[in-house]
Amino acid sequence: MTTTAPKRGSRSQDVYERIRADILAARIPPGTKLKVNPLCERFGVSLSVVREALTRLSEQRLVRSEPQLGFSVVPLDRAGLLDLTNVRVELETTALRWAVERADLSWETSVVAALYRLGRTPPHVKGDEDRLSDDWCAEHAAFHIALAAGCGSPLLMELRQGPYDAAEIYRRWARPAATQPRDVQGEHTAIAEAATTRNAELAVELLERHIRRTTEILLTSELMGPDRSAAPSGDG
Amino acid sequence: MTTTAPKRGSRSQDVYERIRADILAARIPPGTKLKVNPLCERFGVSLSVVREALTRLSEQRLVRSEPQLGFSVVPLDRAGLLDLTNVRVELETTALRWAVERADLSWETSVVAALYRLGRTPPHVKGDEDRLSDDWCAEHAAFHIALAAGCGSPLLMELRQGPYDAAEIYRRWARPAATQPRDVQGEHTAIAEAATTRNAELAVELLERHIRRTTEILLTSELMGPDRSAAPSGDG
DNA sequence: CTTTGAAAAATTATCGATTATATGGGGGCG
DNA sequence: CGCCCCCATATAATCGATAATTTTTCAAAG
Repeated sequence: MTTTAPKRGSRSQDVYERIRADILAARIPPGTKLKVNPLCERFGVSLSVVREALTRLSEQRLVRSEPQLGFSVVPLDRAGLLDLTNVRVELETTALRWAVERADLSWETSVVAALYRLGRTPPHVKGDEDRLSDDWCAEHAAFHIALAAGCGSPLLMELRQGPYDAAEIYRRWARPAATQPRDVQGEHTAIAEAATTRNAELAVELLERHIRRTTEILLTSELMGPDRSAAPSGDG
Repeated sequence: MTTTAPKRGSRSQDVYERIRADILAARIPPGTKLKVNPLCERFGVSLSVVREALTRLSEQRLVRSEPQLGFSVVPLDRAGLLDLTNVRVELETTALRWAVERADLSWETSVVAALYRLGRTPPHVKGDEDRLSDDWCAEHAAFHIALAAGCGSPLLMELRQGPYDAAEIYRRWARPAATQPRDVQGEHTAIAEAATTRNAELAVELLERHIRRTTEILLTSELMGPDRSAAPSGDG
């Protein structure tokens, strides 16, 4: 438990995490300019701190930095999502294949555990049925991390996380044009089953389909094409 | 008029590139602490600038940042090199496979051109026969970029560059325990030939062998095991 | 009514100083 | 004689101010 860590890291680390969380949780619309002074006031810290956080985020491609124009949240675009999807498929399936080939019982256990937690978490928040809940997104991320974690490669784990997070922004902002109901939990269960029974080819194929299906739905979503100004708080 | 662009970006960008170049070109030994004040004086800039550069580099894993202990160049270690190699094989072969399947004549042309330039560049600098020259390393990087560039995925191109650079540090610092002479240019030629004749499987296999062979040699190198203080300028 | 121009405002990039934290050495205590 | 605590020094983290740049405003000319 580590009791509580009152000063876990530094101020920089803290605001970095909070801005990052805001972006991933869809509290800041894609394309929004991230002005430094407002962020300073909001977090009660100085320029340098915010600047360092934004620099880190832009190196992760969650934030875009143009030389004299400041920072902004990465915008959504179709080509980017397509590219992202193809690369994610490679990274995630590679990790899963390695895991199936090499990982042990504790990996299987953590996959089963993550699957169960995910299944018991309501995907949507009451009242806004086509918006994903923070809790579900966290569990979903944890499930895919658990799947990949068996690969035994710290570097691959880090590499796959970036694109996963980038895709998270799309998942959060594109309203699923759910023309047909989709059994996401069923897909997860099938992947986990194939993985824990060490059926690598099947697991990889199911995982690829799982990723691509999400992208398909997002690509037909209404939000992908039109204006990027879909802020919850209207622009002034 | 803009004549020449003397200040292409910002001071930060400049310092970032110079420190990065110093690390990749083996002018700073792995594990070295990167103290901020000396760097400030050396580049004639202020704290913030150096700090931003180091932050960016640590996000790229070329520099390690520990909360209250400052920055240091990533150290060399066997496990890291192994992991790096496995991941690089996946990234580079994926890019090459996509390129062979999708790329056009101009890609082939650029591969041939890069191969030729690489072949005409002396690998070693006179007088230090087991140390790679800056020029050759640059051309080598350019060749592998040319190979991968046909993949058509900007994201994959960016992702593969990080591990390539990390491996560059190992290539530069580990004295090749060249027990047997190795025809590196021959390997490059074979890869390029298989790639341009669209023999994906062969090209991928040759590329994987190329990458792994380098790692094998580095792992048996004298430098990998012992002390990390193997600076070119003798330690005081 | 549109277009062009420059000044004003806003915002970013940079700087030097201040504060907080870690490292190392010396004296007190066991 | 060795170990631990405390203070001096070095270094990192943070801050508020200044300089450089971009965007906006506003007005006058066409």
